[in-house]
Amino acid sequence: MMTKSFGKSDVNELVSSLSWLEEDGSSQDGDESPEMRGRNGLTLASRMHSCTELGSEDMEEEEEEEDDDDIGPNGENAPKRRGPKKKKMTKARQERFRARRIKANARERSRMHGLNDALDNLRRVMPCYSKTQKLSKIETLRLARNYIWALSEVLESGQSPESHGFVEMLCKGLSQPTSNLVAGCLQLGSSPMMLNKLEEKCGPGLAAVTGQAHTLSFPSPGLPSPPYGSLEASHLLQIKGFKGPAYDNPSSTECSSGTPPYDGPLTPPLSISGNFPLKQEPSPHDSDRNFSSHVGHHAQYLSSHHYASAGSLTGHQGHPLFQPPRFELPLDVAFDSFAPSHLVPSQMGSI
DNA sequence: TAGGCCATCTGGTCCT
DNA sequence: AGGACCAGATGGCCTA
Repeated sequence: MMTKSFGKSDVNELVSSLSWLEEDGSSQDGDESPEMRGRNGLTLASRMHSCTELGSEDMEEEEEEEDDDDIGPNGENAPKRRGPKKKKMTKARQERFRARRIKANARERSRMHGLNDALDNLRRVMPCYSKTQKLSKIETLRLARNYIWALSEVLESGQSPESHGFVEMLCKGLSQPTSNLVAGCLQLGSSPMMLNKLEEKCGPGLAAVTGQAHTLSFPSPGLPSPPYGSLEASHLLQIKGFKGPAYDNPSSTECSSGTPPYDGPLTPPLSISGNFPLKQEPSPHDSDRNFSSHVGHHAQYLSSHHYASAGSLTGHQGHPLFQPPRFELPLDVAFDSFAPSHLVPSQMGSI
């Protein structure tokens, strides 16, 4: 017979742990979406459900099991079970267990929110960022990895950040829509003005390299946007010469999510430390369709840094060396109108 | 309607 | 004992 009373500390713990009831109901974040509220409403139901479950049947079963422990199938005394003896699930223990579980759930929620915040921060420094059309988690991680790899290549081999190879590196292992997006953003980022600056900084040698980039560059800023979120299958970009397994190897396995599997380790030829640009907070001018041309500017910074071309580009507060231009873009534009000619599906055949 | 993505709950494991 | 982390399960939302 359990005689431990339900102490004051237990009550306090339970009360504090139940604060989620208020928090969830009153939207502690302020910007909670209706979907979120709906979800919380549902989880509330499931919580209540699991509470009642634990409080009735489970506990009774456990106590019955406990009682039968020492009695064999024929009624004789069976050998004692080894290991720590299971404690009885008394009412007080059950309450504490429940309170602990609720606290653990809250911690887990906040942990996942922190993880998602970190992912959001990562999305913001990716070459293509949109508040409304977020990259999925897995695509964000893949693109981040590719981005580091590609920028490292820029440093190692002097490859132009506007080159075809750079786009290929960025898109390696990404799903086709994400590849389209990245390629589209890069076109916007490689404005003639920026390329000119790059040439100024790095000299005619780089100008020769970026000659290819000029053929890729977007005719003028202010023209159509990439069809972010409104891609049609016929507009999907297929990257020519792409060596990703899922694109040119029909036998390669595809993951269930529809995104191509990543083909083994990409080892970035990273030989620098601490040279990556400082993180920039998104400008307050960011609109839903602002595509910051991080790639070009990160790479531009890296190039100028790497090749020791001193001198300031801008006096930007966030970072002294580069200041990404931002483009206001319309929504409903077909990708074909600005896709680089060598990346247009019609010239590629099917893959 | 199926599939992808996501948030949440939950139990297990490890560590302090 | 309790917290952090992880992975599986579940159910909702969205889109093709």
